[in-house]
Amino acid sequence: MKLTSKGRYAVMALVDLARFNTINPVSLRDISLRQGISLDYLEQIFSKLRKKEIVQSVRGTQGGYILNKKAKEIKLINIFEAVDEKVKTVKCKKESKKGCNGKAIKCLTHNLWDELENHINNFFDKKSLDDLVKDNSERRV
Amino acid sequence: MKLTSKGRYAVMALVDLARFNTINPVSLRDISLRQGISLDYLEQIFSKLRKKEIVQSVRGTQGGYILNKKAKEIKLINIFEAVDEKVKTVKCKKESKKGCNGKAIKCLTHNLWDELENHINNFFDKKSLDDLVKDNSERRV
DNA sequence: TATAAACCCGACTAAAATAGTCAAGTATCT
DNA sequence: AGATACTTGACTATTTTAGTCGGGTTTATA
Repeated sequence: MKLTSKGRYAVMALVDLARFNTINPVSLRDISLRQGISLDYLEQIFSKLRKKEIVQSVRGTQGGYILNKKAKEIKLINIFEAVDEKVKTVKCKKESKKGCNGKAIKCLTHNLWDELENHINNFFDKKSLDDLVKDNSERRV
Repeated sequence: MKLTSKGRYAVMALVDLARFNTINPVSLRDISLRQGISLDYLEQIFSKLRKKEIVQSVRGTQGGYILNKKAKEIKLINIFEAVDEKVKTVKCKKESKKGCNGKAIKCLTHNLWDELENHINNFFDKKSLDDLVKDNSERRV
């Protein structure tokens, strides 16, 4: 399984975006400065987010990005999927001849990983961007 | 976060061991053959499991490993911890000056990762080796 | 007591993934 | 025209992973 910086950055950037999401687009430069994430890396990340229609881009001066849906409708699972952070447990491939062939002993952990994946995806499927924004603004009262 | 082959192998090997766990120790060679995991790699893994007192070794001919506790008392979390598969989300380090200093904007995802870690650890904390062994023998009825 | 089975241990390495950087654009506002 | 900001693709250093390898030590048994 993996859950790395790219996914974290994506979430951070989107929370930032959701917060400052007025009528005006938010530039990556601003996000970069506020969140301390390299501009180049942000560009990579937002390119993916745009392709998955999580954000919309506005080109030119005063341009930037805006959310493409309401923050409530953007689930964390969508974000992770967009930046290739599939919550994947390691599956059996090479061993298909030996441990995991459906017949003999069978991969002893197959069910376990499936169960775990569901468990985690369920977590990410419930949490929306909006939840995080709220969490965050509550904390600063 | 990571959850890789090493953790999966550890679990597979221990389920195997728990199943064949009679009075006699089970050799890594047998596990290697049954599960299709390289013997050398198994040795590495069992060295760690032994240090964390999850298994006991019996040296010499006819030697091998036995469980050090009842299968019911060995939780998956113990296994993953033993082989260094901490369920770790990526924390903020470098950014401590910028995004995550407790004052300014503060790392927008800190709470999220803590919550997720708890969620996953909770899962692994409930599942015991015994649960897996049972799952597995049920399936072969 | 020799031998073989099995554990023990540390160093090494190839391959993959990660976390970026860099360069050269294009679009749009003023 | 110029500045701002998005767009794209290639490149790269570092780290992690998934092992391998070579040398041990211990102990049952013939």
